[in-house]
Amino acid sequence: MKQELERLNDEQAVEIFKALSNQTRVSILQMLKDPDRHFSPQAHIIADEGFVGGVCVGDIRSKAGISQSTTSQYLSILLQSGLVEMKRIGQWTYYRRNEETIKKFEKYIGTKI
Amino acid sequence: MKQELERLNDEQAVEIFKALSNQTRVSILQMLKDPDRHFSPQAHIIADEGFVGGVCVGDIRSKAGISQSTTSQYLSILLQSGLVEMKRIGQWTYYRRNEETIKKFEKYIGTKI
DNA sequence: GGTTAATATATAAATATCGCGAATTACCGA
DNA sequence: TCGGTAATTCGCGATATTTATATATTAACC
Repeated sequence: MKQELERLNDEQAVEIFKALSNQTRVSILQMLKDPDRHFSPQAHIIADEGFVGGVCVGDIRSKAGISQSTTSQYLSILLQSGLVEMKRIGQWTYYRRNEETIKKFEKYIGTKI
Repeated sequence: MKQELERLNDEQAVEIFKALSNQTRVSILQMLKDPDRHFSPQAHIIADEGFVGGVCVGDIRSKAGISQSTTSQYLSILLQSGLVEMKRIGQWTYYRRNEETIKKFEKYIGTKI
């Protein structure tokens, strides 16, 4: 979901709550906070200045300990909520946190909840 | 869920995310933020100094526009997550926000997410 | 005690989520 | 174009959530 407005509305917030209402998805988001510590270095992504901090699906899968299909589905839920963004580079799809949305979410919690 | 520790753990946070992954429950929590504006004055609760800000189930039900049993269940989900607290006074059950938990939740979002 | 009002709980049916394996698609290199 | 690897989509059974109706509980009142 594109986040173009200044603030999250209730509907977007509920979608984020749903995305985070699963321990594995929360863990994925947490691991993506510090990719260098949680994942092995990604030569390709380091070379590509356009998507620093991105981690490919396979690496997330092995760290999260879930199947490939579940990983893909969970990442698409996180993407849909706006908490992460993705970029396909060659045959890999890289995901990283969308700090802008996360910041808006923080603000929502602080003001609307 | 009793909140006795300083910080929320991941499990407690996920339970809160689940509680908030429903628009109606979010609305209830928001309405409880300013009872005076959203609900008619409660003579009984004003008299009882022990539970300022509490709103009875029936009032929440009519404002939320959901059935009595759904209201009861939603409130119990919110209670279980620690986001609200309740007190029975006479034949009424009053619910109000648990600001302590909400503050811990905010802190969790800011540091762990 | 009997009645009534306010909540809670039990039950049930529809819908959604979980998490997997299999099939499919996307991309790359030879 | 073929084969291999990465990722997504599909289909499934199991589990959980949603929300209502019906019933039970609790407290107040006569």
